Amino acid sequence: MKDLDIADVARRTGVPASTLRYYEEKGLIVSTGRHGLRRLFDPGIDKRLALIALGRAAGFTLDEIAIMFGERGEPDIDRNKLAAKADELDRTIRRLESMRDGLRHAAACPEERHMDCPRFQRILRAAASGAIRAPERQKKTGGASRHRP
Amino acid sequence: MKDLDIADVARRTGVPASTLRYYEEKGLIVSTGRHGLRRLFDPGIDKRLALIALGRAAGFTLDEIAIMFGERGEPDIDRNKLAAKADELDRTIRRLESMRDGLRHAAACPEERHMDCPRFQRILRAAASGAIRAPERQKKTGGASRHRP
DNA sequence: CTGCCAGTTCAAGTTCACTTGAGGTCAAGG
DNA sequence: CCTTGACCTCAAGTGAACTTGAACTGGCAG
Repeated sequence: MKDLDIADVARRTGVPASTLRYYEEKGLIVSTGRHGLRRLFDPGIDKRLALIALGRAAGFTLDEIAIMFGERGEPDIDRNKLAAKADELDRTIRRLESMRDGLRHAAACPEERHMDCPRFQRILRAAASGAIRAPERQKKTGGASRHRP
Repeated sequence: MKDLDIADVARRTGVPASTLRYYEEKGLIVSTGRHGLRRLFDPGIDKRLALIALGRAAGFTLDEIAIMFGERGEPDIDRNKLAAKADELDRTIRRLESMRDGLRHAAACPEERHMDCPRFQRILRAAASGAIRAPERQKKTGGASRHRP
């Protein structure tokens, strides 16, 4: 397949052109060349963008993703760090499961105010136990719209 | 139990005083009163902060959390929206599981550059499929330190 | 050849979630 | 009574991840 124009990539993936340029600048993706000024991308860019989205969803910063999945993979990526990330992810998953259950119940529960439902409270209390320390910033899984400026 | 000073709450929960003031300003928490200038908090504040942390971990913005779990819970919270969030969370969880497995493998795999390992690639490809749209911003579960300014 | 316009660069702006700093207050200890 | 220092307010700053705007370029349809 022919290389893709930035607009093609944007259309296919839903990632805005501005973001693609930004990602290239950050070293997260590479353009295969230029046609005049215009960047050209390998059709495989889709996979790479999916991987980046996944990394973001898992809570990694763009810099971390660039290091972990970089074409220019830093010589030696610390295996302990990866294992630690995996463990962290595991804890996150468990809490998200509780959160999901809590939301699921809240959606089905007839109680007027969710906080008045003892079941909801119990689920969330369980989910929250040991989860106090506020998240260390950024992320969002999105998927369904939301407050775009 | 007596009401808590902001420093007590900070010490017990690990949430900085500045953040507690910020959360109060945003309407996420309430202080029960003042002693002179100083805020006093109900000991139950811990649960509430845990809930907020949990919400953040699930990818909600502070504003969303304020609406969902507000003492001043908006009259009717859209149940469909909650169910949708739960489903979204479910999809996220599945992908994070793959991501976790990928990382776990990468940590154990002898390949020099992770992207050169076909197993790692396969796992991530599976995880990433259908995950393209970039997250809609913010979040991080944290737990292990990281780039605090 | 000409002009259009998608694409380009670069700097600056935006949002979210906080943090920091300057300057002020007041309950408690000496 | 006076000092001390933890807590207060309010404004401004920070960092991550983008977005926007102004000014420019160059392939291609006419």
